[in-house]
Amino acid sequence: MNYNVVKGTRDFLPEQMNKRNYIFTTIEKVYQLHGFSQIETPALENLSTLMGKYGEEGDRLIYKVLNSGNFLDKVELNQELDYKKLTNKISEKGLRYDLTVPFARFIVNNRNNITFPFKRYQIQPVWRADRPQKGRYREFYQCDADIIGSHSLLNEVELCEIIDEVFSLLGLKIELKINNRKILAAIAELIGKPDKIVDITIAIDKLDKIGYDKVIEELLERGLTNEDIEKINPILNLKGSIEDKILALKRLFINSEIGQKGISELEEVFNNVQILNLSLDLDFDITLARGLNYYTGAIFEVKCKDVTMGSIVGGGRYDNLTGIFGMPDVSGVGISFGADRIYDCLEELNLFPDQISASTTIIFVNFGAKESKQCLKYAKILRSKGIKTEIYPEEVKLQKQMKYANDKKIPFVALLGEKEIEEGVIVLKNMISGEQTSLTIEQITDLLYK
RNA sequence: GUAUGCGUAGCUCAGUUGGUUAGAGUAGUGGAUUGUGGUUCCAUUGGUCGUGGGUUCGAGUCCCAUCGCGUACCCCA
Repeated sequence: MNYNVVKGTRDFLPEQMNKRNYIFTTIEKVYQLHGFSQIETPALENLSTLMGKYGEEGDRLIYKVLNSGNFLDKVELNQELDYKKLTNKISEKGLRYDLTVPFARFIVNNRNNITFPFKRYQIQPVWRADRPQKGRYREFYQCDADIIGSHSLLNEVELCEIIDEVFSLLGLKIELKINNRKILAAIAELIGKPDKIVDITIAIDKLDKIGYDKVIEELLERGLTNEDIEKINPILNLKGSIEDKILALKRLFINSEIGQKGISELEEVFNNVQILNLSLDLDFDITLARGLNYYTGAIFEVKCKDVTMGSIVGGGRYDNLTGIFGMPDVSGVGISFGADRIYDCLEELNLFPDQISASTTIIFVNFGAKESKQCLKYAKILRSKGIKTEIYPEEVKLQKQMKYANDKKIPFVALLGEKEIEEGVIVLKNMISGEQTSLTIEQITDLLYK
């Protein structure tokens, strides 16, 4: 009989947890360094909070939780069977799909307890009812940082800096792509079809994936005319340096207020980021769209340069996210590190440092009841100095106890038998060199205490 | 939702045009070694070949169905 974990979810072994925690603490350290405070929100949210925030596809991917008790109470059978209507009646809660929307809800609910601009970070799992594949899970961790209640573009710059610091610490070579939703809006405006912005962005987002011709095809399918495509053609063929692209767009959007705004925002971010002299590769990517409906300004995406993998960071500015919860005109900008994808990148490139195990430093061999009593005393002394210490619980063959220490990569084994107790010493075995020396507890404490 | 590949021991896999009792490595257990792991040697546990049906004298192998897993598309961290 097989009791598998749910598809797209995973168990984590101790060694994997050490590696995961290495990623989490690295990100957390950088967030704290920039003055972000941690919050948490519940795994479950009301569906009224979640639904309609991520587009039609997003709604489909939200895990809905069945009402408890007799969930059929409100259902009149023999009525028309529409699964969406039925869902509304039998489910009113769901697992969170990301951390941004619950955060917006959090802001609105807690506005009186928050000082703005509010810099928060949040590291928690999210769930998506998606088909798993490489780098895609149904349960995965997002590591979000947002600055809310500030329009300043310095915030965008700070987020770029954070991205650079995190990946420098992790040793990953990355490319940071930036775009601005206002520029995308200006494109839709250019052809006089502002309502087509989503269709256009979805299509041109695929430019590097399916190629120019297929994008044109898709644009036509999505209701654009050949005339429209001619107008936006210069955008699809945008090439050269960041400065070249900006210059070209400035000309194109000469009569577009929103286009001009988008470009000036972009320029300001780029100029300030350049002052920081970051080690990441920065690119202005007009095709970068992001599916999320709520971005209004900057859009960020990070890709690992050495691994084929979806984006490992996503983010952007949203001017009115809290508006849907009844608190308008609060602008925020944020990013989200995908910890699980970063894990897969580091693993594939063998970039995890060797010394990240959180394992025991020293273990006392168990020679029996009498000897164990002395071990208890010594272990307490070591632990009081912060040295990770354990005592093997069973009086079994020494061979087995040594194997335990070896398997758990414990660097020191303390042997405390009848003879040693008489002499008041401990035999300390270095498991890496194999050397053994007789030492007092004070000498061992000094040796292992850093 | 669409397309496609794979299911043999706890894990990684071999298994010939269908042919007797399905193998190896590794992990586990016991021993060589009752105070010494990682290296070595010996022994040993462990399988309804994912499940159900069919073809056949005979199926791990061929066919059908079903379940599970992976990959790609859509979308996304």
